[in-house]
Amino acid sequence: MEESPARKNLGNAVDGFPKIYDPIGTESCWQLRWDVSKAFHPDPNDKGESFSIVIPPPNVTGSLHMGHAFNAALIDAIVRFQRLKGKNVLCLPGTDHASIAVQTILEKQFKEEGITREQLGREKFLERAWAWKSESGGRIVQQLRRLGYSVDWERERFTMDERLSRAVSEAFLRLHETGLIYRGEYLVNWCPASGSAVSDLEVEMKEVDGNLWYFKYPLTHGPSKTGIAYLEVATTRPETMMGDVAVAVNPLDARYKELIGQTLTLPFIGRQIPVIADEHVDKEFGTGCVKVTPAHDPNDFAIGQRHNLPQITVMNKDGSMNSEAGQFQGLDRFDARKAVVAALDEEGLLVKVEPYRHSVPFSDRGKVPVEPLLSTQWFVRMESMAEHCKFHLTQGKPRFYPDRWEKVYKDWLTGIRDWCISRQLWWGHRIPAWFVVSETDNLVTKETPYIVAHSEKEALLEAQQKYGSHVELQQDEDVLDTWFSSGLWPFSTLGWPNEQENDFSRWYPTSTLVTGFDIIFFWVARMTMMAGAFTKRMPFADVYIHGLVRDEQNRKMSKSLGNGIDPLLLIDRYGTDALRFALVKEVVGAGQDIRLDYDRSTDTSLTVEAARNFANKLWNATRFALLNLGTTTVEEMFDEIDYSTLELADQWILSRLSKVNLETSKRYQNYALGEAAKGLYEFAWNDFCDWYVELIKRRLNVGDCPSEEALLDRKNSQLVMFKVLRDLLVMLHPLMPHLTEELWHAITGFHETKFLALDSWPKPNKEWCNQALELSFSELFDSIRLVRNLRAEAGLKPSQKAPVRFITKNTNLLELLNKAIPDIQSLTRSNAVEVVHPREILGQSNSKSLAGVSGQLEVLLPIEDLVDLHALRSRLQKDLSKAEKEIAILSSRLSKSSFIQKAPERVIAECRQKLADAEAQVDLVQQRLLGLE
RNA sequence: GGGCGAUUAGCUCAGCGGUAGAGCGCCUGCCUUACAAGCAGGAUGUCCCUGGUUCGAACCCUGGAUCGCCCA
Repeated sequence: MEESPARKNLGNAVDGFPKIYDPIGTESCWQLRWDVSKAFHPDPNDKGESFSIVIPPPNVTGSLHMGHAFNAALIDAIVRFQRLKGKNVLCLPGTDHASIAVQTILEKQFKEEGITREQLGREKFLERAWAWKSESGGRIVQQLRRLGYSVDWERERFTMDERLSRAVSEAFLRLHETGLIYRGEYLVNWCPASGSAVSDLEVEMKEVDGNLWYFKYPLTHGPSKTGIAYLEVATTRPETMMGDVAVAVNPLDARYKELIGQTLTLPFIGRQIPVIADEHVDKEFGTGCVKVTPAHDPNDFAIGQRHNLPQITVMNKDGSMNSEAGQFQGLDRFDARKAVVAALDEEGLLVKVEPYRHSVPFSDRGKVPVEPLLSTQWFVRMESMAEHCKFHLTQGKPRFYPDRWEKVYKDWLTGIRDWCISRQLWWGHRIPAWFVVSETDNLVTKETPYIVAHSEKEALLEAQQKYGSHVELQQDEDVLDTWFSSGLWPFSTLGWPNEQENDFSRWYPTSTLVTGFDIIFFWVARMTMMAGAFTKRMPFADVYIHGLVRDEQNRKMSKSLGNGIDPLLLIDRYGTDALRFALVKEVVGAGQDIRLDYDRSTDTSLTVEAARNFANKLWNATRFALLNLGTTTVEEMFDEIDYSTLELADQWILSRLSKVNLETSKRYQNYALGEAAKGLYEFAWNDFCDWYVELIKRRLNVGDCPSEEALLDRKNSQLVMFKVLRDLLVMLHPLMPHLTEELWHAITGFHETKFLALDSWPKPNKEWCNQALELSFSELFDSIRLVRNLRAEAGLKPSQKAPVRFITKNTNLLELLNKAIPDIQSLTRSNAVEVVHPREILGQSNSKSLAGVSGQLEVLLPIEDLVDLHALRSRLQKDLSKAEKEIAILSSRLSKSSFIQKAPERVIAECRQKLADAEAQVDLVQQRLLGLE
């Protein structure tokens, strides 16, 4: 011990222990103490192997939802475990700036105020945005603190911090320099709701009931030789027809072969458009004729490129029709659809309308259909970066847990497309590119040269060198996709681009990334690609992928559904530890979604309640320990345990403890957190509370004039009890940090400045593992259960004492039961326990006893006046038929020669043993039944 | 169209080659000197269907059904 306990004696420690644990006060108390003492603020110079995690930064203006709570519970469990293991642990928190989300909120505010952001101007807008950020940004951070997250708040980061912004422009510059960033005019996903381009990942395909409209385009020069006067096209989007520049047919389609090369006249517009042949046209679909609108459809864009067709944009960026749309100019795209159809109908060009279900791309954020729109944007070339990641993957970097996600990641890298990174928004990192507008009549055109630099000043210097001293610069209006900065998170937060920074050299690459499978592409892959490009290493060694928390009906929780379960409500009701434990205990097959039961009318959850009950159980186990402290001092409790003087029960629980320690350690290490939680739950509740504590009650209660032996025995049980409890608290700490910290302090008496959170994982003692002893005890427990079962069937009140007699030929069992007579007596509430070999009682009649048989063991309760002969007989009959059934199965198996020849020795032996047991049981039961005649 | 996952007790889920498990709920009895947020006991299953491999299949393989997710 580095520091001695503040209190010498824990005699009064139990005074502050009510019967029921109240988590609320306890949790905030420890959160404050950890915080004030900077318990989780590591020094890069501290000793210990490095371990680091950067948490997935939540949206700065968002609020805590179950996903955050779940993610935090998992991360914190890992991080606290590693800290207990002596690592120098950094867990770094922060938030991202969420361009679109924040801007959407602000625009809503502006709407209420009756202004637009354009009226406000960029500068004022940003002032408002920052004000909003500081107003609402604290909330999620405060909420995260309530989770008991052991992160280093001193190192909290925000993607738009000055240093992180510098990292963003540095990244942009470097990618641009190496030709990985380019600017060009392409078809992008335009979200009319947010007025910005979005990336492919931000588009969600949805099945929508629409129509397929068939209409006719007349041949410009009259009917063909075979009398065809029109071509019939089918489309789901009639409003784009004004942008048509061709009609394509399959070259092998005999129906239209003679028309290829002729022209059609586009209704309303009068433009002559060619009939072209393209083998991508499906002859079977619709009429086999496809109208080609390169500026409004990705497939048509490709056809347009193959055939060198013009691109005609008929829509404005707000989704209304532009002057190219002729008479439809000014209409919204959906109104235009109706108007076009009506007009075609009037002209007699509409052939038919078929209902048609098809996929429509929707904007993730804006929830409106995305418009493929031709515009000039910035892109990142992904292929080489992705290749680099795939190379690392062959070296096992990073390693995915569970490994099946590796394939998902790899497949995405394989078919990767370039990433549109510019957003027509104001909140975010402004693109560090300055157009030299003086070269193109003070206008930004496709031809305007630009300079990429960290600042306007640098850009100006460079521009002057290239274009002379009178240059005029104008910075690109757009900002970068939020994920661009998030992609730098594991290293920008640690000081990159300054790789000499202490934090960077100590903790980069990070150890583990913990996140949901839903952002493998958005975030995980972008981080690996960015890290590969800038640091030449993968940003984390392991990626632990978890599922989503679903609601009580197994639906994904979402804002739009309004079915989110508020973690804070559950925390208020059950405590943070209970919520965390419940969430972690549910996650077993990692990567699987978990369902949280929840009653919306009462805001209660049986799952979380069960975890709360577990917390209370631990609280009371500790309370019991303190009540039974006797004169034991704190220092004594850390004394070495003299194993050889211990009773079997002590050795048994220490064996269990060592095994659980080894298992749990391995489970935490391998991210098998659900298993760790379940294993500890079972050990604490079943082994420790139900059996060990019950077993030692007898020894703790030494009576008025105890012998020296009894006192030593009591001391031993106290020492073992405290040892097990203390180790258990440490092992549970990653899962229930506040409760365990509180209880650990209660039983160790340490001053408030020493924390369990900073203590060490208990050293497992392999020599204590004793498999044979554990088996014996499970037999003992079975025997005790059998007695209890008989007593319950006889209708004995727990308070009624009765004698019990065990009869068995099995000498091992005989010995074990003999040793445990006092324990059996107290655990079965018997007033006399007899353990005998059948030969000792030859000729005695037990016919008036209640009897039960299990394997080679016969248990008798000689309570004549209480025995219902009928019940007794039916019970024995039940035992008999069960045993006979078993014999039938086992002997038929053993009689098969193929089984004897091919099954392993061990299995055959096991089988024979079971058969012998069952036969012995049948024997015993039949004798009992005969005795009843 | 391609891929992934799920299907086991009333509910939520473990088990992944040797005669089916837990928690919750349910039934019975208990305020037994830590805990009624507790203790003791109990009931409950064509392990989705179909073939096959095997001495032996909930578990491995074939085919299929249903539900869910991802990608095009």
